[in-house]
Amino acid sequence: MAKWTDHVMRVSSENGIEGPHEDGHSWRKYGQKDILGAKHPRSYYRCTYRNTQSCYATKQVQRSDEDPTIFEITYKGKHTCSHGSNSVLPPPSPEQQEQKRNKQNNTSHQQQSQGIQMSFPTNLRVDTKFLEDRENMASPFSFTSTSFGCMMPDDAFLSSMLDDNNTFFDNFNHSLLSPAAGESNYYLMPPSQMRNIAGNEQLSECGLTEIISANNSSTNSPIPEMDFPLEPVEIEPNFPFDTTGIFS
DNA sequence: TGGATTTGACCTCT
DNA sequence: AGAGGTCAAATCCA
Repeated sequence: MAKWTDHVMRVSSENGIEGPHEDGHSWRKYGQKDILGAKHPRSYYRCTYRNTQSCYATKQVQRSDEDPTIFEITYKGKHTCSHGSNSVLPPPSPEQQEQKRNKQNNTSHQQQSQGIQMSFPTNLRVDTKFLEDRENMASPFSFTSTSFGCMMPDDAFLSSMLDDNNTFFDNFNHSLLSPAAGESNYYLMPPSQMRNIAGNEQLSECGLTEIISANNSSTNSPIPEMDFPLEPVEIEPNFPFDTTGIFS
């Protein structure tokens, strides 16, 4: 019996050309709707293996009104298919395909043949102000940006996620362990949700949006559930992010 | 040619 | 009645 979950993520695409998000699953678009008050239509996706493996996970993707490079993705349901994060290279994400279609006539944009390694640095956006602010906060743990950069506000945040039967991390693991290695994805959680999860009003006061920078290169992590250290790791604001040797 | 996407119609809920 | 969600035939594309 699938456990139904409902998680909202905000995924940022730096330049609006490259796909902002690859969550390691195959999605099939089954509908699109203009939403009242929204500038952009909402797209509806279901798991490709809905029929073959009775996987009833769905997600809704909608561009943010404020920032068109931000995709608000609502995941509903839990993948029960075996084509998830540990499968072979999945097809392009629906967001990528959507943008691909939008850019079909644009012959001047950067060459896809540059490959993942080349595109990675240009897509990587690091909010250094966010990092600087974070340095003044007592974070229980954070992550190296080359593997999984994640700054959690406090233990309550972590425990609240675990209280949700690990569904939050389940979804993240699908992303983090995606074999579509090389992409740099940004998971931005809206302050409203941060308040819900962490119960920490300080977050909104800081005007910060949680940024979880996930590098899918962590495919072969030996740790299935927690793909990051639990000890504080300081991240230099001027960290060079030299990734040239990582994906070779 | 088969699978994925598009899109108008239909269904459900408030 | 209107909005959101889903269906399914038409269409697209590799």
